[in-house]
Amino acid sequence: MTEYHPQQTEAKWQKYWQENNFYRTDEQGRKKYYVLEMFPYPSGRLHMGHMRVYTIGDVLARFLRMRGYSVLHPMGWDAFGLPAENAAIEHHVHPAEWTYANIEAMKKQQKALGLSYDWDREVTTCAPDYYRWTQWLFLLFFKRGLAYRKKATVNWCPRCETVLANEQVEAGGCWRCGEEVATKELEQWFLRITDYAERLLEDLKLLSGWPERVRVMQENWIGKSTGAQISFPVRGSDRRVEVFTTRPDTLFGVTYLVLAAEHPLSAELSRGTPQEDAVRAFVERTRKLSEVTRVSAEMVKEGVFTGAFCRNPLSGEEVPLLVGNYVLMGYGSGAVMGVPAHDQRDFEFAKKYGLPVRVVITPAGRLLRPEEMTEAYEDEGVLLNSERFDGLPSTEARDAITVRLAENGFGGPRVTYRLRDWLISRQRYWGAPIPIIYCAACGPVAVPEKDLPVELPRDVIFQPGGQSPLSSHAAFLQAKCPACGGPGRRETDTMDTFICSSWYYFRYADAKNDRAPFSLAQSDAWLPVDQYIGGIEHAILHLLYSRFFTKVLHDAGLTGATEPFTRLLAQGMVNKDGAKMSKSKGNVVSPDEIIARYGADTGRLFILFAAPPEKDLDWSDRGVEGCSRFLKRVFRLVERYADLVREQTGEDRLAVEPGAAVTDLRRAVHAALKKVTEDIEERFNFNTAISAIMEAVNALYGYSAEKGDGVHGAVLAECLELLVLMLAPFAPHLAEELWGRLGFTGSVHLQSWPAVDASALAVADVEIVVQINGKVRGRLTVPAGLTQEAMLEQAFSDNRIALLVAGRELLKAVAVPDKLVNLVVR
RNA sequence: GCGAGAGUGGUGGAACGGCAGACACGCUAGACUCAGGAUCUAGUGGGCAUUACGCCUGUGGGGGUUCAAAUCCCCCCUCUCGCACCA
Repeated sequence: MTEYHPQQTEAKWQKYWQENNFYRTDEQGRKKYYVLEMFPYPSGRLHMGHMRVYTIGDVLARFLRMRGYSVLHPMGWDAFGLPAENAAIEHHVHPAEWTYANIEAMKKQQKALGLSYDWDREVTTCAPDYYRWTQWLFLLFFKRGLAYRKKATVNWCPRCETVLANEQVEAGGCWRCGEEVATKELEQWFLRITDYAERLLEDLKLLSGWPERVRVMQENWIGKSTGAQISFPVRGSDRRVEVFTTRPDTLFGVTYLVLAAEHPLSAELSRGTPQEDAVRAFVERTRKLSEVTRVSAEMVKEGVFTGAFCRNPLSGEEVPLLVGNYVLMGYGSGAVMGVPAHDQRDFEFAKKYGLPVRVVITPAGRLLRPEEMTEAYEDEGVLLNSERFDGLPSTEARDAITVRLAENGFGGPRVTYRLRDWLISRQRYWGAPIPIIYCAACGPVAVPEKDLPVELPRDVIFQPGGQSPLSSHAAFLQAKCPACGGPGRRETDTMDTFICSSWYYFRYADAKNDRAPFSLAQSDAWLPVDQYIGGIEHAILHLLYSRFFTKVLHDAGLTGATEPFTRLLAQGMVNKDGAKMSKSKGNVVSPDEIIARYGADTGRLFILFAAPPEKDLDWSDRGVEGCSRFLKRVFRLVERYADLVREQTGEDRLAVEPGAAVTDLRRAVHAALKKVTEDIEERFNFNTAISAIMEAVNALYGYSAEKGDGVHGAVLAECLELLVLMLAPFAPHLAEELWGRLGFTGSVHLQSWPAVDASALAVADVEIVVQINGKVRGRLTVPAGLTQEAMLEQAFSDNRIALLVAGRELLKAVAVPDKLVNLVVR
């Protein structure tokens, strides 16, 4: 008997699929389905995480094609980014060369996995015909007032002379040279994502197809809080300190105010007071610390008096104004009111500096005494010490006090978000250039559409030190102002790569369009993505940015979609021995190894079988062996009967005169088909779908071992056909091979998903369980569909049951049709 | 601290409130073999039995609802992930 050799077979079918352009998107106007896996950064090698996400997507895509959908299933490359520049510096290879070589290598690996992508729609974000449209979209944002420049405090490495992202600051030092990171004010480009904060939050409710935890993470990230803005006039000045609070009901409990170190009033108001030097020293010390340090848990709360006092706008009381290291300039208005009695942080701060504690909210039936309090009382209660508001429940007082403030011109309701505008400038070469020209007369001017793309010059020099090579490239820098024709200077910063990945799923719908990023017709034909699949690590950044882009594109009339991804599957990690795979732990298993040793089908099967897709998966070499064995077992089974099956004709099948074994076999295989269909379609439970196929195979082996029933060719033909069809999405190469061996012409992947024969599932007899007081005391085989009365009758007429029930009082009898009988006796 | 999720055999994992442990790994035995780490068949939660198609027990712990709970409710423990001075 022939043995299955996956390597030759897989290569053969991959070649066949490619030569026949098999997986080109079918646009026959059938019901569409867009299945998408997050595109990779071309690092050069696929890892198991990639293999997992692509396998999941591929099973879905193949299944849905067989279900009759027009499926869009594309792949591309998130190809801009820092590693390419590091490679340039370290190995003197141009980022483009490095990137494209990596893409070729990874594409080869993807093809070796048998993934059914439409390669005609491949997109590469670093290709000029892609980033041309990234730039075009930037200008769309710019024209709509959603891209702007402002000074921002950024992490700065003095030795490398470059900006660092927050993630690139390790323990306060530069990740590359270890130098202590400072902060610096720089003019940078931002996208006004905060304009969309409310819609991004609100529309999370529409995303019922997303995992709850991802929605919650985004909700926290947007961080909406509702409260009031309150103005505190400064004594002896016309200045006011603006404060944001979620608890305006505690206004009469304010005993001090605190400004952020960066707050412009901190220097201004201390000037000329005895506190001036102390404040300056404190501010300098605080501002030297990076944001990372300042937000860390070990940060000790400190503050210093400014010498100024502010007046409570309702009580008229004057309270001291301090500067504190724990107040963030970037949130609210950079100043807070201190209510020690009703805020734990304020309580601790007040105790430390001997500031007074005044109770203004009292819990029902209890009196708080400031001198006895060991912690703040933050819950609801009734107001006191609050003049005309005394006696109001705190929840009502929030509105009442806010209204009063608004009437007096000292504030009003306000909503703030934790979300900040998106800083997109990067002082790097390998990204999409920001298409802006600076003109002394006109300011920042958009590069005209006809001049796009602003191409990255190839002839650049990379040096260690981090300075973007663009800023010293004379030909690139030089530009004429598009507005006035005068001399201009080109922007040398490039865009954050997250911009490139915020719209790529639109481009797939119309990948070759050279007049627009995509047409409305094509994007509306395919978008939104029906099923998006990727790692949880993108739960916030990529997914939030993409949602933002989609809403802006929608507002600009470029798409009908308001959300990009209808359903999201956050797949789990691939671990080994309970730990993340990593070189340092030496527990890495590469897809290449698995393909070389067992074939892609085995790897795919294992990765799907070992755990449900959203859970972490522990790699097991023995488990892989098991899957390999299973596929070989299927091969042997089909080989054994292939001749027999090929002889069958349609008429033979009609002539079936089924015996018990035949009925049982058909039932087993159709039951498996039913389960596989439901498991893929409704729940993505590929692990149980595969186990159902295994059961069908076991049933087929059992049938062949059946003595005396004969081997029924027509039934075997039907069952083996179904088996191969069921296997097709999971093990595409083996299924294709077996399909041919069974004598079918054409590809298994062009077949329709088979229908379950309901009559095959019918059973004549069922085994029911008889319980006494909830414990199983017997089993009976009875005709299916028996009435409850008849079931009970059967149960009582059983000798053993009768014996056990004899002489006891029957309290209750429950019968669940075709399942069980429970007799409650005493 | 807040939020989300999870705790089931030696292992990965199954179970619309209705026979816990499907399927697979591992292990044991048998068959086939010169031999097998190949293949096929059977067994396999734990304990007590083995005259039995037998009894007891069992889904992190403790309560509850129910004829019936891994599943629903309450309390507690442990683990994983996210957020964490956000005023």
